[in-house]
Amino acid sequence: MKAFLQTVTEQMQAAFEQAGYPKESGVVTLSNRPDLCELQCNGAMALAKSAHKAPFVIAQEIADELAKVSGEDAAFSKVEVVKPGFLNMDVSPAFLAKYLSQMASDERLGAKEPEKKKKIIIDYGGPNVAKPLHVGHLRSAVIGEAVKRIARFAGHEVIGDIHMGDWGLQMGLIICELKERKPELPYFDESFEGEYPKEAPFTISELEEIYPTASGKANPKQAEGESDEAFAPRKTQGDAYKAKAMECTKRLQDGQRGYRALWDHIMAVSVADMKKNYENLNVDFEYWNGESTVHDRIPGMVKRLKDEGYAHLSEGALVIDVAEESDTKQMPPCMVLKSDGASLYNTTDLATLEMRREQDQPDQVIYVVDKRQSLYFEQIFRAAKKSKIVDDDTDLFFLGFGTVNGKDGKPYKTREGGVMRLSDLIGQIRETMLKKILDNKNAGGSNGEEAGGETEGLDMKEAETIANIVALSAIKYGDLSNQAAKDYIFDIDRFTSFEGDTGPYILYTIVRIRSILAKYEKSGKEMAKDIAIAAMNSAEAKELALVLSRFGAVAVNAYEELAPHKICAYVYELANACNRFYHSTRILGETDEAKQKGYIDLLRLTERVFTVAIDLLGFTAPERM
RNA sequence: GUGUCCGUAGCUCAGCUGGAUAGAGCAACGGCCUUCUAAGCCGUGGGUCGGGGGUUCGAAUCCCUUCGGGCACGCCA
Repeated sequence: MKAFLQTVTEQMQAAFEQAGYPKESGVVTLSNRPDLCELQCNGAMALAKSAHKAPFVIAQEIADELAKVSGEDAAFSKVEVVKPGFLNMDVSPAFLAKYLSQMASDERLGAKEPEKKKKIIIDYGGPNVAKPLHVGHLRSAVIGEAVKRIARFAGHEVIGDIHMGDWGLQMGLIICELKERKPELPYFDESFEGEYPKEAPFTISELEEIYPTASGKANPKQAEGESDEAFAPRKTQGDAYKAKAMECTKRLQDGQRGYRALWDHIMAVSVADMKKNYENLNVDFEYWNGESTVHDRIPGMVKRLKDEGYAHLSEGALVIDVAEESDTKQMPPCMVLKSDGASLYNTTDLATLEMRREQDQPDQVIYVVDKRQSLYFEQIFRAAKKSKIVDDDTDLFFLGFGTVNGKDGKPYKTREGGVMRLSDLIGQIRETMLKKILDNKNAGGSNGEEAGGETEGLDMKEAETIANIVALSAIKYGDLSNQAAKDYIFDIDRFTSFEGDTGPYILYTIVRIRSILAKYEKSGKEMAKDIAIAAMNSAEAKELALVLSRFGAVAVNAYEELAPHKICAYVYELANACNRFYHSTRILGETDEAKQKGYIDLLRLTERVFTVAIDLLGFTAPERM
């Protein structure tokens, strides 16, 4: 269905046409002076020059036309012409109520259908196998998931692909280290022909320890002030270890049976752990592809690139030139193979695009990646287009996000200066939440004397469940309410304070509505299937209604701009309007039944919009908290 | 050096396809719980929108310039 402002704009445009002006100028927007009016139209001022009339006069003509529309169909209950040539309007409550009733019966809550339903692949997550997730992975997961849901809500077919790092040197390092530790394992016996064990010869925690150990061995760090001579032997040792690891990598990639079997184990153990971690974040993927997925198609792709003349040798490496005439910056070529003939990240990314074209024919591929990789992806995109790896009309989009910084403005670290594991971070916030919920329960929902309150009878298990839900909202909302492209300060103290513009504030608002609705039903009053919005009878109700009417347009706009933070801003506004309404209006105590039903239906719609909106952001609300 | 992003209240951020008095949250201060969850509501104070030019009836928003900061820039991912 049409967006609310669109329906209103159409009436305005009709008036413009009636008065003899181009209808394009009759766009109605939200007022930026809510003290004066609810809606405004600035079209008259823009027309002044071409019409050779004072803007005020034009505006008056429009207002006169609008005055001719009357009855239920009239969108405006007030039209004023002000100073230079503003048209200030208030919405007719009946008109607004009618729109909201339609919206309530619309599954898409007022979001318009897209002109063309696109097939979109979102590449996000990007974890490395056998390495624990850290805060750096948080943004990709959180933003990517939100974008996926928003695009889906906007009416498109969307596929999420986790794109794991599962094929490079890191795998060789792990196998190499494993070989040093447990050389007796059958995987390392090249003459072994039997069945390999089904059980992996390691646990996830061992795996997560093995990789950093191996990586440290291969890349010994020169200590502060240590002379080159003193460091040299360790460096030599490291290089030798790295050579072994590279040998392991090569054997794995060449398909040595035991190594492949080991790789399968590493994948199984690691992916199971990842799934658990992402599930905790309410993030899921349709495709669990990785670099390994496209390994087999690399030779064919490279051959084609060579044969068809897209790639050539430069300084020993195989590259595709991607510089263009119009470039104002240096644009290095996109490297396809290293000078030693080995593949690299570029190779798998190009091969992945090739696979996607063949398997899914996406209209758009969105990469949710650290913005520092912006130039890199520019090269990949150009190379892919130029060499026909993707079709000309495929939209390749780089959605770069900023760095997560600590309070000092530098990349986020633990107090000890290490990398913060994602699971630790989540655990910390969950713990704070749990404490808060238990405090609230003991205090009886307020700081009054009586014990109990709304969360009375809460057992430990439910308290933990709620704590997890609220913690997730804090983390996700905290991230998503910032513009994705900007760096942002991750401040645990702020995130756990939960006042004001935060996820928990949103949930709290929802919980209050749900509580009222539950009590209303419990009191034996009937709740009709359909929500029928009545004309608002208070300023607070109307304000809430106006915010509700905008939802569809906001969601579509958030997709068009790939901007989840716009959903956050909207949800926050909705919460404010809702809390003001809540505070000003006695609902359960209302004795006029018709009035009460009106309030209840308004709240039911509000609850639905909230639920859908936070689902787009990737979190949920509990029944109580 | 080249490119790119950013600079808005003490702090963290919106607003940027130009519109009327630049908005939130936190922090500070003051009110509101015998009424639906006070994780809430209401109010007060706080700004040369980095600086300077320009375009415009109108600029935080567009253009130029300058200062300050982040990031990237062929064999890492």
